This record gives sequence, C-alpha cells and structure tokens, in this order.
Amino acid sequence: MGSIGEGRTPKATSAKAASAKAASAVRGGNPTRKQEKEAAIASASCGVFGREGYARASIDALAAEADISTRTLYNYFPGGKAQLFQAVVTWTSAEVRDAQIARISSLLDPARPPRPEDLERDLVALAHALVRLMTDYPDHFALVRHIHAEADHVPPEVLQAWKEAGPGPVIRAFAKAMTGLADAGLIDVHGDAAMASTHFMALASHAIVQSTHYGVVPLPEAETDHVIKGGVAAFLRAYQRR
Amino acid sequence: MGSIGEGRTPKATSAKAASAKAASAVRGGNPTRKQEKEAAIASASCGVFGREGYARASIDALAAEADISTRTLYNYFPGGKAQLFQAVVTWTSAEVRDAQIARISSLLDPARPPRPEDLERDLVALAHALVRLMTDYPDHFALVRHIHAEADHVPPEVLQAWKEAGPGPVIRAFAKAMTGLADAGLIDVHGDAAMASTHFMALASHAIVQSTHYGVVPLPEAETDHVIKGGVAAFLRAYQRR
DNA sequence: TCAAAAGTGCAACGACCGTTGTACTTCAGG
DNA sequence: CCTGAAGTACAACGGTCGTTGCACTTTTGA
Repeated sequence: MGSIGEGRTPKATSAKAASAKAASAVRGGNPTRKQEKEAAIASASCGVFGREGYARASIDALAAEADISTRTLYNYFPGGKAQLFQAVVTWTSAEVRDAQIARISSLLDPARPPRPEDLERDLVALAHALVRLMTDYPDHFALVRHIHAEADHVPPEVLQAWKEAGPGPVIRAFAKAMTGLADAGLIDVHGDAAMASTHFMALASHAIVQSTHYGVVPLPEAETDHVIKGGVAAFLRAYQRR
Repeated sequence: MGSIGEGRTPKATSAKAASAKAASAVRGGNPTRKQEKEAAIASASCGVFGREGYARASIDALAAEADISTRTLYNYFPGGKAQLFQAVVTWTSAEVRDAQIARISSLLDPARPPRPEDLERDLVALAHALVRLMTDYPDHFALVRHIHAEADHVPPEVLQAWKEAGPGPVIRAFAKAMTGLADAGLIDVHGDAAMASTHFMALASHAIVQSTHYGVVPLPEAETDHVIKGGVAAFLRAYQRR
C-alpha cells in the first residue's frame, strides 16, 4: 500500500510501452524533438519533486513548472506521475554524475598525477568543487534525499537504475583516481582504493552535509573552508605516503 | 504551500494550548497517566511516520497502530497530525539519543580511559554498537531520513527542537569523550575535539550508511566488520598519538 | 453502586488529487 | 490555403484524506 507505482489509477494504466520510441533514435545521432521535450519536462519537474517529494508533488504543479498543460504531460508520459518520476531521476542523476566525474578526473587525473607538494592544495580544491555541486544542483540533492527517505516506496528497478546511473560510476571514477595517486606514490591506499575514496568523500562531505542540511543552509564560506581543510588534513594523515 | 502545519484544516484548528497540562506535572515526580498514553501513542506512531513519511501517513493508520480510535487520537493531540508528528519526533529522538550517549560514555568514559593497546579494539566495539543502533531503531532512523528530506516542510521550531534533543547532545558527549582520550594521551585531537568526533562518526558510519541504505539493507556481518575495521584504522592513522 | 471520565463507531463535510475524454485552438510544413 | 499533428481548456469521475460532531459504550475511582 502506497508504493510509487500505485497511486490513484482509475483504469489501471498500463505502464508498458514506455521506452519504445526512445530506443529507436537513441542509437542514431542527436536526440529526437520528442526526447528533447521529455528532457525539458524532466528538468523542470526536478525542482518540484525535489522541493515537495513524490507524494506532495501534484501533477498540476509539475505541469505548470514545465509550462505545459497536464494533458500534454500525460501525452508525453502515459505512465503518469510514476513514469515522470523515473525519467526525472535518471535525467538529473546523469547530469550531476557527469559534473562530479568531471571534477574528479580533472583534479585527480591519473595520467598526470599532481606533485606531492601540491597534493593537499589539489584535494582541498576537489573537495570544494564537490561541495559546491551541492549548492549548484540543489534540486537534484533534494530529490536524492527524498529517494533515500522513500526507498521503501520507490520501485526497486528505479532504485537500481538510479544507483547504476548516479553514485555507482562516481565511486568507480573516484577509486580509479585514488589508484592513480597510489601508483604515483603520493598516497598509500592500504590495500583498498575503494575504501580510501569512500573515506575521502566521508571526511570531505559528511561534516558539511551535517551542518548545512545537505547544502540547504548556506554555511558561511569561512566555515566551509575550515571544515574542508580539516577533513583533507585528516585524510592525508591517514593516507599520505610518508 | 504544503508545510507540515497546514494540511487539510476545515475549521482552522487552533494549535495553541498544547503543553498546558504537560507543564503542570512534568515537574513533579513520575509522569501522568495521560503522559504515559501520549508516549505510547507517539511510540506506536513512529513506525508509521518512519515507513510512510508525513504526507503518506494517514490518521487511520496511525490510530490503528496505536490501537485507539481516530477520535481518541484527536482527544490526545488536538493539534492533529502536525502535533502528533512533533511529539513523535521529540519522543523517539530522546530515546535514541540516550542509547547513543550510553554507548559512547560506557566505551569512551573519560574518567577511565582505555589502555593504548586496547584503543583500537574499543573503538571498533563502539562503532559496531553505534551501527547496531541503526538496526535496533529502524523506525527512528527512517523518520530522521524523512526529516532530512522534508526539512523545508518541517516547521523550524520542530527542526530546532529535534536538533537540540537529538544529535546535539550526542555530538557534545562524543566531543567530551574525545577530549578525555586526548587528555589521557591516547589520541592527538589536532586542536579540534569536535571535528575529531565528527570524523570518527563519518569514517565509522558513512560507508555503512551508504551501502546499507541507512540500515535498511541487512549488510552481511562480515562486510560490516570489514568496513568498520577499515574506518577505525583510518581514524587511528589520522588521530592516534604516536 | 454509581456518576464521571475516557474511549469508540459512524457518518458527514470539505478539500485535494490523479487521470481521462472531448471539443477547441495553434501552428508548422506541403 | 489546407491538413494533420501538437497543445490546451474544461469538466468530470472515483478516490483518499483530515477533521469534527454526536450518540453510545466502557472503564475508572470513590
């Protein structure tokens, strides 16, 4: 009772035939006109879902935010709210994942490892960049919070798709970067690069997330810097090769 | 539009006169019969709010879980759903806070600091105990996740009350324990005991929270142990006095 | 035992919401 | 200009939900 796929459904909407047209053109070149509009709707809906959550987000509000009528919304997403939600999750997750991986690989490019004397400065910059993403994409992180909270109500398929499209690749990219730093002799990964990257994320973001309520409260810049510097310092004490 | 205090309210329920009777007997001795029942209702409602979230949790479900009629629920909480929610938050937060502080002060009692050779074992035991609380009080942590997600919709007063009654004292107790360890010469807090305790919590719980979805997924015991041992090892590399 | 207090079942009200059908408008492309 | 597709406005249906009033029953305490 109360899962995301089973809200009000007067005539048992068949949620099949969802990704039929999509697969036809996703292979060839640029996206269809239809796909562009779907992405635009998903982008606009992200804010509403993030602010209100799935249950509170009303179709009217979603359509209004996308500047379309509720009827056209159903034309694009015959599966209704549930299908739109899934589209929003995959769309915003892909966007933020790309941004995160870009920050990680530009600052921790395993091909051009930073010099030892620059390591701390680079890690601090990376942590700042990752934290800044939280304020750059507030709707996305609000949505992720709702996913965490309503994990029981999100269809497992959506949950799995999100993990694969979002945090998964980020963690892998981070682990690869850590391996690069280890191979360059800058850090000692103590046998587990994945754990090292998790620990970096934990030290860099946990305290920030805690005090800023996931980026909602605008922590003063000075304090953010203090927390990040402290986290990076602890990470280096634990992982820097001496 | 859509805050927790302003759901369906046919006749503009006056949410005043909430803590009138309460203050009369909260000073003197043991709790009133009424207060006991209120606590029982809050305890039962915690599961529903945690599983469903505020929006989805229906009055009928809440009353059923507490084995009372909806009408009696309104007799105890004239403020309706919103007031009940606040009661649940403060009640469960206090319960879990006490449990957490008990674990912290029993294992890191600053009066009887552990011997250096036991430090790692004790910290691992503490981390295990703290993680186990997540599975011991699943309803509470589910509720906290919803609070995080719906922070915008929770009245600031409730949010503040929760922080003061829940995480606040825990962090302070942890910082005090860290100071004790530092005074005993076991760790070097690097000038910021609060940050050290935050880093311990981050290293001990972040990875667990990540992989178990806040304790929902029952991570195999072996993996939990591995993650915790890795986190404590990293913490000691960063903070143990050598 | 008996009166007061506490609790219950039931019905109803008003409001909101997801979804769909239908008739009407807008607009691009031949 | 014409035609077909895309979009919209509007109304309606079935449903859920929070809340309250009322008559009735159960429990409690002296």
